[in-house]
Amino acid sequence: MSSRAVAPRRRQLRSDSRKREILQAALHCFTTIGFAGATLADIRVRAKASIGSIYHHFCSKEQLAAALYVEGLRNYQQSFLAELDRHRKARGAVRSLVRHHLCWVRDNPDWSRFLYEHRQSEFVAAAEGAIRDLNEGFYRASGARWQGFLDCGEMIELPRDLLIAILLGPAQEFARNWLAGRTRTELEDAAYVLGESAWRALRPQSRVRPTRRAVARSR
Amino acid sequence: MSSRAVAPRRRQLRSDSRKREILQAALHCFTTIGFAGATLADIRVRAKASIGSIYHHFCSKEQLAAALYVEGLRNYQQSFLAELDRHRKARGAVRSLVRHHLCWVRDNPDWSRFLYEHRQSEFVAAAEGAIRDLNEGFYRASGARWQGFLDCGEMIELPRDLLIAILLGPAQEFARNWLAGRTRTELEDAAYVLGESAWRALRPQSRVRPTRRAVARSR
Amino acid sequence: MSSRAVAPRRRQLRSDSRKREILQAALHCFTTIGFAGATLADIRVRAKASIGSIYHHFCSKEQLAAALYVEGLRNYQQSFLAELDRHRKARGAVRSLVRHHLCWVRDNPDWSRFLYEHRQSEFVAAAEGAIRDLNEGFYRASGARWQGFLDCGEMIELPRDLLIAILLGPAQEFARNWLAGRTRTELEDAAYVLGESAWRALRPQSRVRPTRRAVARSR
Amino acid sequence: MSSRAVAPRRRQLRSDSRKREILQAALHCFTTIGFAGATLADIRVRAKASIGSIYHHFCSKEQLAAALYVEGLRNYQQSFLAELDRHRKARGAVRSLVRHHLCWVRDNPDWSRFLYEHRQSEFVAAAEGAIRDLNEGFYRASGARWQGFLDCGEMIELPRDLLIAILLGPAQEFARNWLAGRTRTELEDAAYVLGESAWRALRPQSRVRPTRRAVARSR
DNA sequence: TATGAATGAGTTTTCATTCAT
DNA sequence: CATGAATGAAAACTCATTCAT
Repeated sequence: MSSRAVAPRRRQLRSDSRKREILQAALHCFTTIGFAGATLADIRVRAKASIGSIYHHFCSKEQLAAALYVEGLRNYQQSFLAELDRHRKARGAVRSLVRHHLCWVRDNPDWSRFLYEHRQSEFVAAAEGAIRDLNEGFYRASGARWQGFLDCGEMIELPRDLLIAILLGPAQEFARNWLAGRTRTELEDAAYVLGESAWRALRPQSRVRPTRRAVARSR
Repeated sequence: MSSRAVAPRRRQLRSDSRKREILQAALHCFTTIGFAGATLADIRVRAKASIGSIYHHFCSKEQLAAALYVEGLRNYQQSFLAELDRHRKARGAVRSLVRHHLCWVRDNPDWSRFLYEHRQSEFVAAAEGAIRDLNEGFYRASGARWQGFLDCGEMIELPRDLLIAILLGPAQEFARNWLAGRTRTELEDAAYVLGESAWRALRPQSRVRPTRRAVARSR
Repeated sequence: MSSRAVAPRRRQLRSDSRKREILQAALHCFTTIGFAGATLADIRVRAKASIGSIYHHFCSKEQLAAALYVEGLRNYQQSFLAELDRHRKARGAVRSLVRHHLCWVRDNPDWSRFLYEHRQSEFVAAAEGAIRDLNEGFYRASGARWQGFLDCGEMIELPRDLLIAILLGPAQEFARNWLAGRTRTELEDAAYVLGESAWRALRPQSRVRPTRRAVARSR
Repeated sequence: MSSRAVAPRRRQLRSDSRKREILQAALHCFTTIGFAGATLADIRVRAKASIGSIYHHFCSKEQLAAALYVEGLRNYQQSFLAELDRHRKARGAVRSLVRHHLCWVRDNPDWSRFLYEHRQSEFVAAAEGAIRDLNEGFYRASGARWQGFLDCGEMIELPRDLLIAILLGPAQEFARNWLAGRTRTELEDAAYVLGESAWRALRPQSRVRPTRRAVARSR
């Protein structure tokens, strides 16, 4: 009797773990040989599942990739916001977020590669709605934080696209090269240097306010 | 007599132009739908050439993409070095190179997309040697310039991987989003702002020298 | 329970028969129009299978042909050894093997053509190991038999390459022409005549021993 | 003036040598990788000629192969008949023809492989008439010779298909294996042994005349 | 749920042949 | 006569997806 009651739960659990195995295998294959390059046969072998099993859990290759993308994006954004929440001062926030970006890449190399190289991919369309929702929530939450820094005069005012570029562009560029094995500097050191240089670029300037005009225009 | 002498030249010219047409068509297709996504049929139609003709000039889809990659990389590096050559002062060089990067992306959107999104592609292996040669020449030439700036104490000293990240990372990040239509700031304004902020990040600091330790460690 | 246990067997059986249908179709196409000449479309039509199904069972056209070659060779060798096993006297063995060769060709015209005409084919390389193993086993088994005849002084002593040539060369030559429709003699009669003549060529000679020198040299 | 008169002759000569180069290159390619396997590009490279040049001399790949086949066949038959002409006694003829066959293979390995492996090839149809003519002439000429031997009672009487099989089958079988590197006996020794054994098989028998019935039936 | 055989449209690539120079 | 760029039909092979068991 008890076994009957437990059976569906067990099955559920087993099924979930199978689903996760498939996602992990797919993530690895997609980052290794790309979305178009990876075949379901590749994923099947790595996940030690059958073709039919994959299709039982995901409707198509496209949706499998879309599910991965959404999960990775949510992950990154959640940890980014959590890091942002820890800081009340702009300087600490800037330096920590740069470091956090690099550490996230180091700790999630497959996710990093996947998110970075598939931003424009066909399958992203399949998850368009979910991605937009995620991004909107993310921008709203992080935007509120930044506004606090601005209100205190702790940072120069910038449109979001330039802010992101200055804050994370260097870390992003370094991380890409790091993932490709094209860097020589240690990641820890890079985190320090790039954090400092981002802060120099974003901290309030005594004399010059070069961004005014640009800010006005970009609105 | 003269007609005989000219004949091969004419053929050569026609052949060359055909080759260029194929390259242009391939560039467009690859940037639009990706290397794996673009089919030779797509390229064939756009180049108004026959499949056989494409294979007469390029051994395979892979080598076609590799040829494109090398040509695009050479183009970028040449114009980058030319811009660098125009400046004797670090500040002007930094600001101009940031602007130049953005303008090159604006003027060569297809090349940009192609170079960005295919850095890790399979076919890059097919041109490994040529790419390495290009990069070595580029690093040697640009490295000499930077050394001049350092010798005058006009810039902070940084390992190459961090220098590139700070100098071009923000422009790169902005350009990527600009190409994807995800920016609101005008490119001109972005060039100004990012140039200034790069300079703030790279100019000599009066008090702090935060990079010493990192520089030392990364050697 | 039983249905579950049977299910895989049923599938296995169906799959096996499909595999055999493909092999048969391929054998016919290869013997009719040659390995290079036969297309997978030809085979597909004849096997009433889809292209995908063929590739599900065989990795490539080459491996399909290689599998055929190995199977045909094994068939021939097995029946040859079985025939050899039936005889204790050299004369009977020689005459029966000649006849057996001709009958095998008559009964397996497609296999015969295939084995004859593809001895040097590219794809044979794909099955090199399997073929070598088969041949070694065959030579060991048949060699032991012949040694028995030699020990009784029932046959002249010859190196293997010459023995095979004298024993089967005429039958081989005739069979080839028979398959091509270039003979007029009935196969039955040919079997008798060629069996007798092979025996005349191989039986111990009262006076002359022309082979001594050659045998010695060839070792 | 004289140069004008000579020009066409020179051109003719040059053209002929070019033609021969193409034939030699084609022969090598066909024997190495087969008729269907060899491409005109292969032949072009080996002949150091252009595609256009090959098509200037031969209408198609098929006709090129057909021309080769006819030339090789004529060559073999002429030398065979010349050898046959040298002998007045059956025994010498038999032994010499066996030796001659092996020597011809040794001296013309490419021709041998080509003639042997392409008897059934598609392109043979393109030269059907020429081949039939050659064969008829050959059979008529050689048939007359054999008749002489028969009339003297120097040989057993056999239908042509069996005669050829007994006379040349062993040499053919050995030669095939020799060409493939599968023999250990020296060709010289093989010529002696196989010549003797062919003679044992063909010389008049004191007691038995086993072929009568077969001969009668096959008519 | 799990399995894997089957499907066939779509892809890259090959190659004999043509033809302008 | 020689050249080689151009052609396109046809070939081998791939792979996401379906479905009977």
